[in-house]
Amino acid sequence: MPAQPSHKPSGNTGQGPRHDDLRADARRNRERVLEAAREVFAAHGTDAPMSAVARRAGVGVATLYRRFPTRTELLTAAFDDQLAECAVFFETALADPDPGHGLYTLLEKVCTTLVTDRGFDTVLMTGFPGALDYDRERAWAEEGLARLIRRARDAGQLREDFAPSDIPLLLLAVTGLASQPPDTALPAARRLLTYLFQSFQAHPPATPGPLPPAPPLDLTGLNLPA
Amino acid sequence: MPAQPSHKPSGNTGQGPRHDDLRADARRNRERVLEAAREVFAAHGTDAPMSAVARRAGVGVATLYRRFPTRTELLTAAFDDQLAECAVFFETALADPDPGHGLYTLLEKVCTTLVTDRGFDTVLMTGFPGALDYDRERAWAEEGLARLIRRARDAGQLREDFAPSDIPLLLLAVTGLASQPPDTALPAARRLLTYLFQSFQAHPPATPGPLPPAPPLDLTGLNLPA
DNA sequence: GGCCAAGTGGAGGGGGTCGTCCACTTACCG
DNA sequence: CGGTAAGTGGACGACCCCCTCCACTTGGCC
Repeated sequence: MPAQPSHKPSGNTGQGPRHDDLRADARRNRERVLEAAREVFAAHGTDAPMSAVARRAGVGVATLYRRFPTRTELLTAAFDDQLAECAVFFETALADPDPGHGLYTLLEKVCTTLVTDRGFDTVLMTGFPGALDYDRERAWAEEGLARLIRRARDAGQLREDFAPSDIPLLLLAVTGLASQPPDTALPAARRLLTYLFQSFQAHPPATPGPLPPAPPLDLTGLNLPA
Repeated sequence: MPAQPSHKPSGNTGQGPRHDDLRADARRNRERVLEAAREVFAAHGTDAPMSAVARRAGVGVATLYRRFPTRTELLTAAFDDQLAECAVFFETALADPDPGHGLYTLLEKVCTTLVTDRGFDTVLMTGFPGALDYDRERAWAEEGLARLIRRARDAGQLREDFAPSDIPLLLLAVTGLASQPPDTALPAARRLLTYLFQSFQAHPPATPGPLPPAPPLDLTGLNLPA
């Protein structure tokens, strides 16, 4: 296993105090802002006005800008927990003795987060090369994923022509579901994942496994005229 | 077959001249604006500034607003051709003696359009109830689709637990790919569609059919930290 | 050619977001 | 307790987008 890039004690960016030795009130406000950001981004999309986040946090805009000079910094900080969680899922998958099961569980978890915590997709998918050890983390993820896939394929659980890029493909597809209300998006994601995973298998059973329930999607506005 | 709602000779909205008996220059400008709209929407998303569309069309904003008072009117008008095309695909699918093949071809075509003409998803998916015979067209699409599916299932080409709502599910998923550059999005859509369609089948062959080539997706920004 | 309704462009008021600046407040240390 | 630097809020100028209004131009019919 490649050494994970240490993350939580995040490399100091060079300027500004590390956020855990801020003054007490400042740290409190920082937390509030992050929570507000998650809520606002979830409710109104990732380009909701900064002032809305500040208002929701009960804080002046200046405070917000002082802590998070750019929108993307706020975004990444707001979803740092989810990112860390994903890393744990990843670890778990790598440790699973059944690689296929591990992969499925990993995807299931990530997809759920993707669809539940709106705005997280922006952070997960459109990598911000600004992040310090972006390259390192990415290489790490890439290598780990490749290994997971190789193991699953060697175990005869993935079809020969499965490509590693099918993972981002799947993630991107799930992202498309996130525009729906969460009650719809979650079952939709599960069903999509199941469909796809059944297709990923090397030797599908004669009768395919059961599907999770269909989401309440109608063809809203499939206004095909003639 | 349900009578198609007549569309092209569009019911006059009540106010304003039908757009084919505008003055010659006005009609020319209208066309220019629509083309500009498609280009601008494709390049900068569906909420690019109206003024940008006007500028690109070499036309004043007033002209644009006179012809298309609201953004959604511009949007629907801009993609009217694509919408009509989809309706034709639909007809073709309904007429296909092999319902499974018809369904696949339909989806393949629609997905291609969805991924090629950016902004079209907004029109296709988020139905604008403003459209005059919105309800009628929608009911028509719904009934036709249901019939197509029923035929395919009766022919033993779709698994029992396939749900009609799996179609919007698929379309939504493809929409998620449209954020990628077209060169990537198109092969991605094809591959996704193939995967899904293989899963939709009632009796998948022991070794699944071949896949279209994998798109050049890397896990850009899958910056899973640890 | 000449008339005039249809068509046009661009200026500008209203509204909203961004990000900074500065006078004020407050936590923490001695 | 008092000093001081860290922290704060909200006003403000710059910018951008929306959409309307009106003085000007132009196509088409007689």
